[in-house]
Amino acid sequence: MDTRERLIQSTRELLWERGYTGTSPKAIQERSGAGQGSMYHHFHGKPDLALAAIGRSAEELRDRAEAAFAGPGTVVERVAAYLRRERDALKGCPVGRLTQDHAVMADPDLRRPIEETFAWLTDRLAGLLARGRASGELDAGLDPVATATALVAVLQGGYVLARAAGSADVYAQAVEGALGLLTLRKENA
Amino acid sequence: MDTRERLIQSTRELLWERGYTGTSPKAIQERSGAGQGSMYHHFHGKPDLALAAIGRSAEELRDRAEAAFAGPGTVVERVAAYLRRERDALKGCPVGRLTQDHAVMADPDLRRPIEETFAWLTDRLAGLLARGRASGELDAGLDPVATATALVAVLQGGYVLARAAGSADVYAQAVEGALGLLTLRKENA
DNA sequence: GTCTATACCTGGATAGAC
DNA sequence: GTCTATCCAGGTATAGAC
Repeated sequence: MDTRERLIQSTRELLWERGYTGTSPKAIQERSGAGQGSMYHHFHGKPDLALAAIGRSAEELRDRAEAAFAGPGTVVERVAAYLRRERDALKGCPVGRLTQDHAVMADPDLRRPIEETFAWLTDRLAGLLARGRASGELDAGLDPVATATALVAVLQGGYVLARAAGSADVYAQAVEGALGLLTLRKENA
Repeated sequence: MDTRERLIQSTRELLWERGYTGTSPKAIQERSGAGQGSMYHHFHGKPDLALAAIGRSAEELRDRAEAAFAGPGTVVERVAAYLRRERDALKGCPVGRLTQDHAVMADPDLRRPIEETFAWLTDRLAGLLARGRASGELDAGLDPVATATALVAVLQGGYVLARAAGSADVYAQAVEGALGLLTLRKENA
């Protein structure tokens, strides 16, 4: 991995662990093993480097989600596969966590990839749910967009609760609670 | 309001808006109108003041939730009242937002009120759902604890999505999606 | 209780040598 | 491309006067 790439990866890790405000250029340099001059040679500054790192994390989130959504099985099975996918619940979402950082939200460039990522995710999931509804797999009264938004929110909120409790189990509880609501109806039919 | 109280209230606002790491003693002093010496007379430092502020916010969250839970109506109505309560979705949760702050989570004193708040909230809601299940208002197959966790997660995640989208409507969508899942079954019965 | 002075460290970045 | 030197603002706190 070359220096530029190490800088991006180190920044991704730090943004995930400490957020944008909590991440200093110095910390990035130390973790990546790059020197001061090196970092400022490859990037214009902290915002520029953060933009590259956020873009990379957003891309990865999208790819991983798409892999579950496009996988085999019924709609409910694919949604469940996505929700139950192995995650480091205590670390939280590398993209969602940045919405809590004032400096990120105040910078349109940094903010855009975050906005787009969640718009894509909710939309993709809503489409899947709509198909499940059309095929009769899901209740006809189910609102695809609202339900998709709620499911994504369960993930993001599950991270919050897991961190608050200091336990990844809480995240799993939230996911199972949501899946229970989504599927109970079917079992009782 | 005396100086000590103004310091606490200003800190609450700043923690809400910028997080712990993003809030400086200087900013607190400016917002509260208290001087440097005054702040360090009333509090030992930033962590001490933050502890007072977080405790206050946690207390308020709890009181407001209890007001909805203990209100009139069926279990579903009370849960809906809580979820739909007016909130400033774009600002997020003053307590939940702190789980994303590394410095807060690393300090056991600051972390405790956050952990306790969500443990209480989930527990209180689970008890309510259990009663709804016992009375037949809710499906017998519903898991009260998992469902309560999912509902609280929808709120916390709804804030994340609203901030990402820059629109409070997304928060409302998440809430309605969750309530839809909770109640659709009944309508179809 | 509040003020000002002072202190030291870190954040974030530029300049110019190599 | 990378290194070291340097810079100035801000973060966080203490000391001592009023």
